[in-house]
Amino acid sequence: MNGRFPIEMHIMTLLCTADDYLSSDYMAGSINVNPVLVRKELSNLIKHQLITSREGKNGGYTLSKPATSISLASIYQSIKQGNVLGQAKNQPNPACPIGKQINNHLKDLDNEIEQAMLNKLGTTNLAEFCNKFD
Amino acid sequence: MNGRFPIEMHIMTLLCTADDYLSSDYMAGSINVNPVLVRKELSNLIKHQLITSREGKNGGYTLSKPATSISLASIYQSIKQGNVLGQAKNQPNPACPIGKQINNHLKDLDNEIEQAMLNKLGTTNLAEFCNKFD
DNA sequence: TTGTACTGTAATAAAAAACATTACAATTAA
DNA sequence: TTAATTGTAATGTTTTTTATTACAGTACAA
Repeated sequence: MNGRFPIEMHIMTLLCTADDYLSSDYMAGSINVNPVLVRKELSNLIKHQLITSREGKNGGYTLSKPATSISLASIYQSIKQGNVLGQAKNQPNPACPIGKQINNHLKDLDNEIEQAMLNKLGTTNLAEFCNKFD
Repeated sequence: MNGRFPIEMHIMTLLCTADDYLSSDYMAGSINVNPVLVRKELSNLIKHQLITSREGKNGGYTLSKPATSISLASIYQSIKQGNVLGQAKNQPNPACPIGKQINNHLKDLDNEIEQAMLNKLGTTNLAEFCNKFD
């Protein structure tokens, strides 16, 4: 796993608690990662319509809708890639009866588990998450 | 995520369907990864008491208990490391009120989600998983 | 109309993680 | 006593992740 979800959650929390547009450099300073990496996540969040941006001087980013209608599942969905339970690089041996079928069965299992995660993430929205902060 | 869970599931499935000890080289051939990597996972499974080994000629590996009493959650537990939802390398800025607290809140969230995954994985045992194979 | 503060993105480099390979000691059956 | 095997350390290669540099485009404001 990489740090994309924590970074996106950090971005969304900052935007949720801010009362004006925030710049990528400001957010990078709070998260403490490279500003370009933050801007890549911001691009991704825009693509998924969770935030909007304003270019030029005094530009920045803001939530595209009320925090109460942004579920943590939708944030997770925006970064999800591959299998939650991991995936091996190599194809199992197709000459082996187990090897031939296991990827399908593991994929089914992965889908089930991912659904359970999403269900749980879907029970909390961004506003509720931000309320945990003093 | 890495390929450890798929590899361990593959190992456990092979051992579940075999009626004698299997060697690490045979299993590596079915999984199609380096034998040393397989032996590392086998070591780990032994450490977690899910399998046992026999050294020397005609040695190999076998399940340490009936497949019906090995839950997929216990296999997952043996490889789990860090956060399911990922973790950033850098510490957030402690001078920022959000940065100061976010790791704790993300950790709580991660624990909740991991528990949901484990609950779901706990509903299936190895024998049931292996029954899916023709 | 020009400077400044931003977004947006491409290209490249560095660091870290994952995986492969080689090597060999220890064990045990035949 | 030979051959097949586990167990593990050390090292190398490849892939992924993160950081850095660079710069074009946009918009505000003096």
